Amino acid sequence: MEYIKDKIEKIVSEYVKREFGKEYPVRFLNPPKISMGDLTLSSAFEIGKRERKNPKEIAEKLKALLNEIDEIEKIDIAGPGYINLFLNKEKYFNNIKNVIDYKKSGKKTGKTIVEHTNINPNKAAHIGHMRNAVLGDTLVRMLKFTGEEVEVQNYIDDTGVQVADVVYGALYIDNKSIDDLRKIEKIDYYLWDLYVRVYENDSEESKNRRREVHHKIEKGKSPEREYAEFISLAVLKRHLETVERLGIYYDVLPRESDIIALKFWDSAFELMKKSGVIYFQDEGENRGCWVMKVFEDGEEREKVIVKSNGAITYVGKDISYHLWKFGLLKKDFYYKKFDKRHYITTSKSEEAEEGISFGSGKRVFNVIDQRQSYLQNIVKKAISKMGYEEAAENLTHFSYEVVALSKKSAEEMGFKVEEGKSFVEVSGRKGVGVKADDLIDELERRALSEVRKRHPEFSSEKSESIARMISSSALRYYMLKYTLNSLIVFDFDEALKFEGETGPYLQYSNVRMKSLFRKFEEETGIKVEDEIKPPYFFESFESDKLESLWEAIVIASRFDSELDASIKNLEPSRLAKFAFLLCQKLNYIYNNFPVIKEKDREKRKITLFTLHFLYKQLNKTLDILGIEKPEAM
RNA sequence: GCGCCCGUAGCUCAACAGGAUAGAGCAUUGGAUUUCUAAUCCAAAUGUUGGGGGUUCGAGUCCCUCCGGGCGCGCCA
Repeated sequence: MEYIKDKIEKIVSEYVKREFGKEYPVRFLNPPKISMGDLTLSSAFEIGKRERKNPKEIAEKLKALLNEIDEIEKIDIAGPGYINLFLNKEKYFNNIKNVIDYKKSGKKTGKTIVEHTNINPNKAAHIGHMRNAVLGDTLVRMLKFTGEEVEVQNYIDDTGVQVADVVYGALYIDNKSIDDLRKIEKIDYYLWDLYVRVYENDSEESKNRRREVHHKIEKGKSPEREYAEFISLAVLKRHLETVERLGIYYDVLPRESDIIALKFWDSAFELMKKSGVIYFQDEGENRGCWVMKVFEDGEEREKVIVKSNGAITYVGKDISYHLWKFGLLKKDFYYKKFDKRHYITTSKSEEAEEGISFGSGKRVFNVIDQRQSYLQNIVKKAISKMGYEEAAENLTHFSYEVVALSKKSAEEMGFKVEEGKSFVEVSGRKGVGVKADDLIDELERRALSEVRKRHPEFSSEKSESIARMISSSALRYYMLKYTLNSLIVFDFDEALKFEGETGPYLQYSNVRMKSLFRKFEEETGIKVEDEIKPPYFFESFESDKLESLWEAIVIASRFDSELDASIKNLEPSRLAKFAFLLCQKLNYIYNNFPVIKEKDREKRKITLFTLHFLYKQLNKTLDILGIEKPEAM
């Protein structure tokens, strides 16, 4: 489809240039119904509006020009000026290889850094974190598919108050030694409860002691620091195990403690002072602080970057970290292996593995929920004001709404829901939330029971492996099907579904196709790839039947533009919906068009071809969505 | 107080940058397997797109206003 669109674009652009001496973007629409056309060109409206011409007249002119394109069979002008194009089916079918393999010449951006997940290493991951990880991972897959170089970072805030609070709990509430902690199997679960207990009986005294613990952790060498290091790494390991269940990995795990130890801030501070972005305030309420001016709605405000006690604020650390991401800081971390798949930062040069380096991206995406918009914006402004306008321009906050718990689900778990509220906010401090591992366990359990029911002959190993793929896809699709600014009100009934618009439905459709092709080859002795080679003859097909196959082909041909739009609008849900649509078409054809039993070889060939084309497009889409494809279900 | 986001079918959500008759899933009712996996498919029913006004060839989408909801605005991270 992109192949034909490019041809059309060229002709329209040339026309606009010749006639008006200008350049307008050429845009296409999908007709609401395939009977109206295979593709709609909306240029008549755009040109008409800008040149104050009647859209219909422009449409007529374009129609005459576009008639020359070989692949276009008919052009209709509809309504106020839609240019509806009908493709020549025969030519399209026979040329489908070009359609699939055609690649628009895109320009490479340079290295893109995507930061996502970023779970505080002080308790178990919950479903909200999974939304972040799945969105981030899918963004990575989308970019990689288009050939971009992508580096994936998962930032570990191992010196924050959250970690300090559980260190305090382990030390002073539970009196655990590090060895005791080491013996706990799921330390993230233990800390989930401990974290709640820390806040349950909070007092002025405990508050002070927590602050003291936090201080000691930031300062360096102390027992508290050792606890913090042990806990954050142990929990990190658990988090990585959790996201691995969804097929999610990272290139590097930058640690805040290393940012502090390597004094990233000092370099950033120098740069900020030099560019005049921050200055010392010697009066008013921010007396003794280094502050940055922020303009908000015409008003000038001060944002504290260095506190009066010399400590750096969160924004300050974030600014220095982002300067590093763009390679603008004259400093770098050292890196060592954390496990088989991940590198982690270290501040000790003697631990460093040689020849390994990260950061210095051309473009950065931060996958962080919508509540952080204000701070993300300040970081962006700071970088821009320091004179790095290009970097600021290439810094994108990939923002999304959070996950809350439905009233029903919350009550099932024994949480109180405020009167009149239909959902409850997830809160680590209160322990309100669904642990990711618990949810995945439950999904796996249900999937396994379904697989066993359907395939009692499978070995338990095989069944379990399939169940794992199903549970992973169920969760991934659940997190992806909502648009970014839709608040997900998590509901067990909805999330545990395997029917309808779900990940398992997509997998099932894929499995059906695979097994159909396999059976076809077994029974006929002909390879599918050989069978579907051109030429095609449509005469034998009833026209309405052919039309529904054609519709499926047109829809499947939109893969490239759908991926493109998903990336441009930063909206992975769009691609998820597209996968679902493909599967609906696949299943419809599957149910209504016989293949192996079809006596008419031409009909069989065209049906098989259509299914195969959809299957190929679906496979690419599933890969990008991170949905695995089981052999059987 | 200021700023951002949201309000669409009984429920959960779509609607591509302002485009054509606002669509899916779930739930409900009825149907499909001598035929390629029924985690499937088909059919029926469901709407004053929160209310009102404006902009234009055209508004769920943009502007104003009102109502209802969410979030953010720290010398917390």
